[in-house]
Amino acid sequence: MERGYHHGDLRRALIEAGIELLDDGGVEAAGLRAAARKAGVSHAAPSRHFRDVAAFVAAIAAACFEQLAESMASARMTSSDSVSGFRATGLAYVSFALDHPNRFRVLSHPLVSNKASFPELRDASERTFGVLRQAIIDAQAEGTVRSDDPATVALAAWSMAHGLAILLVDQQLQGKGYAADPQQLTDNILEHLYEGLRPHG
Amino acid sequence: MERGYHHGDLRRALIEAGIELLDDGGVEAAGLRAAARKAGVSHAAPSRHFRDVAAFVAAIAAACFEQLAESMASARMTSSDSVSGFRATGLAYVSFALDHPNRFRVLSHPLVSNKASFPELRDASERTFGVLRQAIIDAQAEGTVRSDDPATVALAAWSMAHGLAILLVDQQLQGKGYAADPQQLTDNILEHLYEGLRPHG
DNA sequence: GGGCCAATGTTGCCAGCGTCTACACTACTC
DNA sequence: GAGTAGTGTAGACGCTGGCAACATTGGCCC
Repeated sequence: MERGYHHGDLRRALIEAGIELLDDGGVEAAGLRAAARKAGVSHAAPSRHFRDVAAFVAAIAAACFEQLAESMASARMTSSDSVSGFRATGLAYVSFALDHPNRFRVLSHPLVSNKASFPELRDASERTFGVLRQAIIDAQAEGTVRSDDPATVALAAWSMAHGLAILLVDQQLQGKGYAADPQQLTDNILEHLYEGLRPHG
Repeated sequence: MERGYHHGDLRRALIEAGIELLDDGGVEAAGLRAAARKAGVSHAAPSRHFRDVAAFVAAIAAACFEQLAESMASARMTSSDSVSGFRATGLAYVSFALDHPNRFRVLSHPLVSNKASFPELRDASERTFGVLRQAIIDAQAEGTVRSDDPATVALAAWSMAHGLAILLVDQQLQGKGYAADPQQLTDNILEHLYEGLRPHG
């Protein structure tokens, strides 16, 4: 891991360091200086790669979106039919949130909520959304989901998964009589949504 | 606005100052020192009322939850029947997010996501959720919403409204072929949800 | 090969923040 | 009226993000 004056791929190294810091300290811990320390570089070096801390967090969030999209896409791919693919996509979304709560939270952090300022983040976010939309389009093609405007159906499905994930991650469903097993609960809720999306409603 | 050595009601003053700072600078701007300045008090005074900055933000968030609950409750009250009351509650949720984006964002800010640490915030959050649940229970009593477990239906409805609100606030639906008017879009989406909740589905 | 230049990393500085400690003032109780 | 708990103040510390000046390097052109 020897390096000369120049790092070689500092930008990537900083993002990886940032994700580690994020994982075990939240977004507050993923600062420019902390990441620089972790990458073994001076405190001002990150400024060559990120305009400010918001840009840094945006890059981290974009990377996390890619991971999420990847996980959703592979869940969909390994499903046998379009319906289970649709469900698997939603389950993957919620599972990602439970497995990596801080990565999930950074996706909608106020610091980077203005996606217009961060094209890379906006693109990553739309790619993720696109996985879900594609799952819906497929299900519609097979006639297992009603043929409303796919964008609207995707919005409904995304909202459901997202809302559930937030409540689970923030532990707001504890002791309220919901299913103890998140997997089970997620399945129940998605079933509920699917009910409303079934053809000829 | 003369005051002696003691302020009289500093805690409330700080929260009000915090909300103003929040409105026009986001959570990052709503710091302890900034609020102290705004309240005309020394930088360390807030520590007498808030253990740390997270507790301060939690108090602000609790106040915002109360405002949201109030707005939802009054929207429900001024509706003629249970169905329109249900819809009005959801609309009020989304409208609050659009009218006060930063107040909406603070409700789910990572800094206060662990509601267990902030009982006041958890209570306020549950009161808000309770307004929606009550609207659903009423609609079920009138037979306009299927009689599934109200908590589950509420979770579905909340998720939908929340997901939509987030996407609108973060302007992620721009130029994607959705209805330009948020009000209209919200109504469409809620209609979609209501479709799935109609009795004997 | 040699020289120039843009990119990248370093050092040092500043203001602002949250937090802690010691101190000052006040209000309430006995 | 004295004492004490509650509240506000003053100052310090270490951290942060951000800026400017300087150092080092690699690539490009001649």
